[in-house]
Amino acid sequence: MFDMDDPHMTADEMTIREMCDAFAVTPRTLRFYEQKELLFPARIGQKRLFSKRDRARLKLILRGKRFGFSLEEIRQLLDLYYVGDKQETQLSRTLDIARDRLQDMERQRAELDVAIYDLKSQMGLVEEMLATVGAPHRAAQ
Amino acid sequence: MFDMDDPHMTADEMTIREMCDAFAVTPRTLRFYEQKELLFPARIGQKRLFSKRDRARLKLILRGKRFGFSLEEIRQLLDLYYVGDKQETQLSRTLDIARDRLQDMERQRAELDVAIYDLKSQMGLVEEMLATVGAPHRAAQ
DNA sequence: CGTCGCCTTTACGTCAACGTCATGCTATCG
DNA sequence: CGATAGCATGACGTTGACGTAAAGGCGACG
Repeated sequence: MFDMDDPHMTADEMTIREMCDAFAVTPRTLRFYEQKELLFPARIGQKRLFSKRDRARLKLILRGKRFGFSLEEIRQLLDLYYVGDKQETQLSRTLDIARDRLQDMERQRAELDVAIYDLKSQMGLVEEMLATVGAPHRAAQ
Repeated sequence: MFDMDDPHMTADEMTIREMCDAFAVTPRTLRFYEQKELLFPARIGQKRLFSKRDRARLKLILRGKRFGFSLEEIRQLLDLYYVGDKQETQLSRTLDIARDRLQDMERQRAELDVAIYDLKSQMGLVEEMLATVGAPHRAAQ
């Protein structure tokens, strides 16, 4: 049970390929994120092993990207999620950054509501146009 | 009244500089958007004149950008907002694209809610840490 | 032992979205 | 009339986020 004879599965570590499959990214991307100090996979020999913590970070990275944050902004934010043994000053600086990002996101949220509303009503208009233009084609029905 | 002797102000048209000031973009950006067929300023001689329609489009462009859409995606969407004399088939294709974007935006909003919630609660934890760590410094208070 | 297959590093390539620079027209001011 | 200001075009540069190709290490398998 638990397949503990699987050589690269310490029940927590994943190879680069498993990560790629799990998150739909390329190896290049993961190596790139490591180089940019967004991920810190361990090494067994020369091969990378990604821990649960790396997976949590990657999830946040991909989420951040979808909101249009740069990798650098994301890197700063990530420190908030894995605090470790930071200094107090460093910690509160991180918190400031987080507050900024939060504001970004809340502004984005508000604007998104407007945009969705606008788009919907504009689509309504076009649908109407299509209906009244298309109706004659279908004759009397 | 209405200052109609202002040479470049037909009560509706704006010069490139006025546009830049109004929307906080550079001339280069506006020329670039024109080249990419996102804007269609008229010409008086060789100078560009931006109409109210251009301004509406630019507003949508900038909004779209803030949601992480590419200029090409935005260009497709813009067709929805200024329908003109499109063919029926072309119109309904545009509508399909709009439906896709709408789904994008609604998924994005849902995810944004989660992200905001996560970030807030994480910030709460860190704030707590700072409080309990910082308290001893301020002695008994 | 050879050769897959998967991983590694190094280095150069690419694409979007502009920035920047050179050069030139044109119009208005003194 | 010369100079200055504002806009134009064209071409090359830049930055972020990877893609891609070259060359090699290493364990498994026949």
